[in-house]
Amino acid sequence: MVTLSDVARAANVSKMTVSRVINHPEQVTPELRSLVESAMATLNYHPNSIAQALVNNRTNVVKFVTLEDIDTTEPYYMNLLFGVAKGLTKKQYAFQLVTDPEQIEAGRSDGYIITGARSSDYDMFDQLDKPFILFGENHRGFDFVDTDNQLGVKMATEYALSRLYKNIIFIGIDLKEPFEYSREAGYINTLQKNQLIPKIFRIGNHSHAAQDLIKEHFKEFKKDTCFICASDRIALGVERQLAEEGAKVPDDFGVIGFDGVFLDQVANPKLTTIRQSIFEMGELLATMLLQKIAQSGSPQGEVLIKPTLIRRGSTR
Amino acid sequence: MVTLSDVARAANVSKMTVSRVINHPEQVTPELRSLVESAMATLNYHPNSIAQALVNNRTNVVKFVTLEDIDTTEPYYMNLLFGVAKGLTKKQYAFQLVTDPEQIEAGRSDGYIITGARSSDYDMFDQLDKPFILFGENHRGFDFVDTDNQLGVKMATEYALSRLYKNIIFIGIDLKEPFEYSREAGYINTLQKNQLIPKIFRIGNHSHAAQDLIKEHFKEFKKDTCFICASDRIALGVERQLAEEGAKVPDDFGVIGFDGVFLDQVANPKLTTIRQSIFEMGELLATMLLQKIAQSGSPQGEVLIKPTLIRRGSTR
DNA sequence: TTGTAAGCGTTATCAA
DNA sequence: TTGATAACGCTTACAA
Repeated sequence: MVTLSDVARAANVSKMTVSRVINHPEQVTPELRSLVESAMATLNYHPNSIAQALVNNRTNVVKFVTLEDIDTTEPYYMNLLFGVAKGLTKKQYAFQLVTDPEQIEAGRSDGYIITGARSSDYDMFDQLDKPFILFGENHRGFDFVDTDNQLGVKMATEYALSRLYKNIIFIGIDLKEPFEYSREAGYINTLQKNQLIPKIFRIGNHSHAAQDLIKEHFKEFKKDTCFICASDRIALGVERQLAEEGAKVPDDFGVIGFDGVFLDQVANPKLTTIRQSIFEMGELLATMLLQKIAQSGSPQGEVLIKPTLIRRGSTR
Repeated sequence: MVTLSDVARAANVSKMTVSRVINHPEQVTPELRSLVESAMATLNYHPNSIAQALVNNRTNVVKFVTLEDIDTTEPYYMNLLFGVAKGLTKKQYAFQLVTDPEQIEAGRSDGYIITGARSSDYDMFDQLDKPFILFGENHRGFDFVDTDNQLGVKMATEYALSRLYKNIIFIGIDLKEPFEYSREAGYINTLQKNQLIPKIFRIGNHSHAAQDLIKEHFKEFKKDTCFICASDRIALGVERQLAEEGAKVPDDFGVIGFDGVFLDQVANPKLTTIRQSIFEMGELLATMLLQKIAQSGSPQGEVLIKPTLIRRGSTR
């Protein structure tokens, strides 16, 4: 293993000069700096992050906390995780996965990335003594990253109108959470702007719940209706039950999902959906958290990422 | 932060005695040991794993390497990852995710858990200088954990026979890899034992490839046929195209999948499938790797985990 | 601007 | 069996 001392010896300087070239290059004269830099290059030196961690009282580990049940966990979390991992690896950070809220503060870490948080979890967050960033919008002032939910549903709704569907129905998730309110707002605002009356159903985020809903209300739905769904999972159920009822998708009925990571491709026909940039959000979460750690906890703000409309066979 | 010295002071012994109580308790007299232990308890002492890592020249990090494309990555990897995480966290280990084979040795780690390996990757593994365990069987002597693929398909085939399907067809994945050979062997052996002639199709692991296959050959399939599929993804496509053809599932045609983590529930009707204990295998992978690291690389062997038959609506 | 010395929390070595 | 000391690789504080 090549150490600081090896580089120092090769460059004929002290360890501190090498350390400074790494951490505070501006404090070193250009000549020495380039001398040290070439020594580092020829020796292929990489700082030992464990030694750095020890002296800086860091662990180089952050926890990825999933407060949702794994079983209900959307497959798209995989992408989020890979994004987070990419952002962390850049700074030689590793992570641990936590599913039990009790275990958040167990063991060692420098901070937390928290997903699946509900309003009821907020009080617990106030108790945390290490920096954290939430994945998912909130109105309590916690730093977060999320898709621009309102914009996403607005895009979906406008697209449905542009495809000349006459009736636009929103099928949301029956949770009193900010992301759901934002999605509904995107729908409601767009309908009102077009002098249409909003019609919202709210169900659990399961395809079978969506099937049940369509089954129960199918007679009420006229041709030229488009269903804007709060998740691909719901859209999948809607599409399936419409087929079951013998309804023509996309000609008579349109279906638009939300997420666009995995389930949209499983559906038949494939779903028109609002794709979230999950991987990129993961990377951003990591970057923000590491920055927050480096700045000893200073606020990083709230970031909304613009989603993308993917046009597929479930709309005409 | 409570340190070794704090405990030593509280217990009126030297730091080394405390260290020994942690690492080599048999070298300490019972009296001193209990003295130290109660001091650790009252102070709520936890060893600083970073300091341990530094002095032991360890990183407390392992890499989780995914050689498959993320896009084709099955959602069940999420479960594997949570299992791995659980196994690692027990020993205060964290992990990094690696998708680029070039990056396996970049940065710091104590070892690797490798998934999605193909035979063509084996030569690269010979070059690795740190311990690793594969997720997936291989015949090159590398330590691995996998489902007992042969047994799984045997269970599926026997179940199909017991449900009185007359024709049993296997739809495999067109890869020349050990797991596929094992699955086919489970099928072939069971058919031969029952004096039946095996019939195998091999396709890419995609639902649409399965749909194409069924569409093309549907006329050849008689009633009372059960399709044993090498993955739920394939089974999903088979089921979907059978529906498209107007065939009755499960009465006239049976479909059995393999994996049993997520897609089996998305299917309609839900799939009878061979469920792999993915989470448990992840935990085992971690345990084995940490043991291998502790034993400076000694072989851990090959472990086959018994899968479970889940009976659902896609068989009668 | 550069170097020296001390220390982060732990464990191995060797002496008592 | 127990303890003093040095060492792991790095950075901060201070001195030159």
